[in-house]
Amino acid sequence: MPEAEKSAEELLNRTNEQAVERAFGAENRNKLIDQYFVSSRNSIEAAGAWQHVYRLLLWSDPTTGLAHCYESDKSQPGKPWYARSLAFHSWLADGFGVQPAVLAKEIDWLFVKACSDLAAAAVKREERLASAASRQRAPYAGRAFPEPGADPELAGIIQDVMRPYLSGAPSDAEWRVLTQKVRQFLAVQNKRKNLVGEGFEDVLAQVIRRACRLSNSSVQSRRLLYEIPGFNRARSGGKENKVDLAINQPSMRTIVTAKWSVRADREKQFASDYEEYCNAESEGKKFNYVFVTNEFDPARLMRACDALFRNNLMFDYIVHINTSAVMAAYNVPDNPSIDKTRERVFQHIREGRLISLENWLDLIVRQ
DNA sequence: AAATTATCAACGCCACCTTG
DNA sequence: CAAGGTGGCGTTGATAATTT
Repeated sequence: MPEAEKSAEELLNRTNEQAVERAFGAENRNKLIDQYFVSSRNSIEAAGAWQHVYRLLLWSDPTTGLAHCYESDKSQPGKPWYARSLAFHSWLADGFGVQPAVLAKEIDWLFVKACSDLAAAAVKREERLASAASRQRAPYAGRAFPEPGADPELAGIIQDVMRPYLSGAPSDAEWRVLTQKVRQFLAVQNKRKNLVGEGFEDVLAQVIRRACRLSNSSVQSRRLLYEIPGFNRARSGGKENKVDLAINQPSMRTIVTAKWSVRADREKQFASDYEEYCNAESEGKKFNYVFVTNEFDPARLMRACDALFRNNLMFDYIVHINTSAVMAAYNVPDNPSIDKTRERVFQHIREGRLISLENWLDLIVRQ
C-alpha cells in the first residue's frame, strides 16, 4: 500500500475512535448512516428504500433468532406472534435473497456499528471509574464487603454444568470476570431502544433526501414547530414540542410523526400534537400530517387509519415500511383464518389508506 | 463543570376485558 | 372458564436539556 494512502487510512481510524464519546448520539448516528449510504454506493430509489431501512434498523430477536416484528414476550414459540414472526422472517429472507439462517447478518447495521463505538468509549470510562471506586471502598477496607460484579448464583450455574470439564477451580476474580461478561452480553439488547427511536427519524430523513432528491434544509428531523415555515410559536405557555420530521416543499408542507412501533400512551399524543399544529398554522394553507411506522400490530395500525379529528381523518397518509411485510406476517401457513382486525388492515391496504414507504416517496416527488 | 431532571423506546409484568 | 388481546405502569439504559 502506498505510504500516503496508508497514513490517510490511519488518520481516519484514529479520528473515528476519538470522535465518539456519545456513540448513540445524533452526531454519531448521522455519521454512521451517511457511511452506510456512501459505502453501499447504490443510488437510492423509492422502490428499494424499505430494504435500506431494514438493513440499518431491523434486528433479530436473540430469544427466537427471528427478525423482530413484535414484542419479544409475545413472540415466543407456541404463541401467535411466533407464527407471524416466522412468516415475516421467511418473507424477508426471500426479499434479501438469503437463507433464513443468515438473515440476521444482513440487518442491524446501525446498532452493530454504534455498539462497537460505545464499547470503545466504555473502556476509557472504566479506568476513571475504577480509581474512583477504590476511593469509595477505602473506608470499608478489611471488612470483606461484597466484590462488585460477583454473582455467586450465576457462577454456580456455570460451575455445575462445566464441572466435568474443569481441571482446576477458577479464582474468585476469574469468576467475576466471567459473570460480568455474561451480564454485559445479556444487557446489550437493552441498549437497542436508545437507538431505534431517533435513529428511525434520522434514517427516514436521509432516505427521503436521497430518494426524492431534496436538500438537507427541506427535510429536517426534530425541529421546533415554529422553525418550520408557516407555523407560529404557540402562545399557550406550555412546552415546545419537537416535530419528528418536517418536509418543506414549495407546494406542500408535511409534518411527519415517525414511530418504529406504537404504545398506547403515544397513540394519545397524535391528536393533541395535531391540534397544536393546526393552531400554530399561520399561512392558511393545507399541510399534510403523516404517520410513518414499522408497527405490525393490526389493532394499532387500524386505529391509526381510522383516527378522526373533528370528524375528518386525522392523518393524510399512514405509511408502513412495507405493507407486503404486514400481509406476509398476517397470513400464517398453519392457521389460514383471518380475524376482523387483520381483515380491516388488509382492506386499508387494498384501498390505499395504508401505504408503503415506496408509494409515499413517489407521492412526495410528485407533489 | 457537575449534577439533576426530562425524554424516549422497548419490554416485562400485571390486571382487566373479550371471545369462543 | 381458558386463552388471548389490551391498557397501564414501572424499569432500563441511553441522550439531551436544564439547573446548580
